[in-house]
Amino acid sequence: MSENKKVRVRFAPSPTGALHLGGVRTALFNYLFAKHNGGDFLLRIEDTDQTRYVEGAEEYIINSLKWCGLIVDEGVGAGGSFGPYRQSERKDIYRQYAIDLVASDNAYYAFDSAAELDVLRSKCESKGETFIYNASTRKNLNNSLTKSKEATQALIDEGVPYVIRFKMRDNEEVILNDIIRGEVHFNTSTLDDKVLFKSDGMPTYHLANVVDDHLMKISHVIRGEEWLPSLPLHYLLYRSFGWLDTMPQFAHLPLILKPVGNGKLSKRDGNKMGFPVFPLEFTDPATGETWHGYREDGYFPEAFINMLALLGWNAGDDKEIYSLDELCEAFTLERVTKSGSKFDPEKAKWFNHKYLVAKSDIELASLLKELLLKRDITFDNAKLEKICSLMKERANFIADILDNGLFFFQAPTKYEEKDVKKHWKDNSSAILTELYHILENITDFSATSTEQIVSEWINSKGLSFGKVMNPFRVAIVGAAKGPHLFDITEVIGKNETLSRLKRAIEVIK
RNA sequence: GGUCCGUUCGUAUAGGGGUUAGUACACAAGAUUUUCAUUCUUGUAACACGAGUUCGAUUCUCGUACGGACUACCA
Repeated sequence: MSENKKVRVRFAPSPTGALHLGGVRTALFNYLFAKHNGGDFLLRIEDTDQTRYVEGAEEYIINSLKWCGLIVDEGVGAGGSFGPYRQSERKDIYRQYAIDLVASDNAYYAFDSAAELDVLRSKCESKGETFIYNASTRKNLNNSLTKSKEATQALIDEGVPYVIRFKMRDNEEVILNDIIRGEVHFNTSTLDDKVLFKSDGMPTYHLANVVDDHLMKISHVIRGEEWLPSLPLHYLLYRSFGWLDTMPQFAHLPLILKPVGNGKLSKRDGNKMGFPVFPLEFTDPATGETWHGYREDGYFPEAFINMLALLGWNAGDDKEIYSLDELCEAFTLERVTKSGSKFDPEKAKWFNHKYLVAKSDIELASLLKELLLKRDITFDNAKLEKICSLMKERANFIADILDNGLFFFQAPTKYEEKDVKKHWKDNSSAILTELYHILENITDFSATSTEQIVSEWINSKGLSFGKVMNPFRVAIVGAAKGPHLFDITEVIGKNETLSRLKRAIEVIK
């Protein structure tokens, strides 16, 4: 393992569907690690399984990274001098490496059909055992180790389908180092002779991954914990190829788990539990099923990334709000947690709230405007900033500003029953009628001015504030909610205030 | 079943041989307020269990339990 070579990491997803939370976090941690160390972040598409290919998935991955602000330095969509970066386009590269491994006695041809192996597996299973294709069984199976060189070649020449399997050593202790987990121990006897090269002419993940990481001079492999069990195989492949001196260092990330119950987060959980598992909305082209995306649900990419970064990593202090630049600065793999973390959708909302509040009213106003346009609600452009400043403290999303502040744009069409019951007393109509006349004569309808005049009137009449303000609010808002009432009347203006008041006096009885 | 990994409040985590075990989210209470919120204050709540090492263990070691991943010609 060389220590001083340039940091080059890759995010290598399979285009089998949308990228979910776990995948985005893996990409993020790769990116942060690269940038922290002044290295490159590559995107490689691992599409060696043609049967699982999903139309649009690659584009989705690229768009997701883009939305998150993770800039790809090299790879699919970005170019580079180690391409192509799509494994299907590198198809011709892999066969020779597999054959080299056969030549060095580290691999062999196997002619067993999938059906034959299935039979063997179920036979073992019925006896409560596990079939394993390795040193203990390979000598009784249909492969080049049990045939003469000529017989093997004859089968290949005949076009009999074959795979190339790794020849796993028997009973060797392998101790490997993982940046996050430390030493990890394995015994090769428990491992099997993994298929490296499939009968369809494509490599499996294991071969393609190792060959590409080597060829692309990858310095660190940062991937999900589900790959930890195949780490010894990958190590043995590097060794068999004679690439140990340039083998990347490994870091296996903990999994992201379901918010409730057990198991790792799956794409089904999102729609079921009411939160997105995908960065962008995604429609499965095969089933037509659609999944929510963080973007469409109103999350800011910075908040999304910030939330994800803190899921399984922290700098060792109490800091929680980080810009992407700050994350790059602070991130180290050593401080990644070892255990899987349950995803908390509530905390995700809180992160968004923090970013919402931190944004300027001008920026929020323009976002609110988009939403108003989309929902076809008429509005006064000049008032948007004020509305945002009044509402943002109590909002997690831009949509909350609108949903909780609809009264800024539309007069109430109905009055919340329980609030009416609580606040609208027998004399409320009479009081509000008097208030109506007071307001009618106010020329400066700013919050401070209105408040002062109304307060003086209340005091001079010896009324209590609650007796006046509560029904007043119900009349203006339609319910007992919203920000400071005189701020609302200032925004909606005198005419609207009076007309709402009038209507309430007539309607509520 | 086998192999590997993991285990601090409900959740995310800090900490680390001697601490009142810290923080954030969530939750609850109180204060403030003309309402709902906001804000502020306070509170509830955790070292999975059992041995060992040690003067002392939540922290180190080993077991157990539990959880997870893997166990395909999928990645």
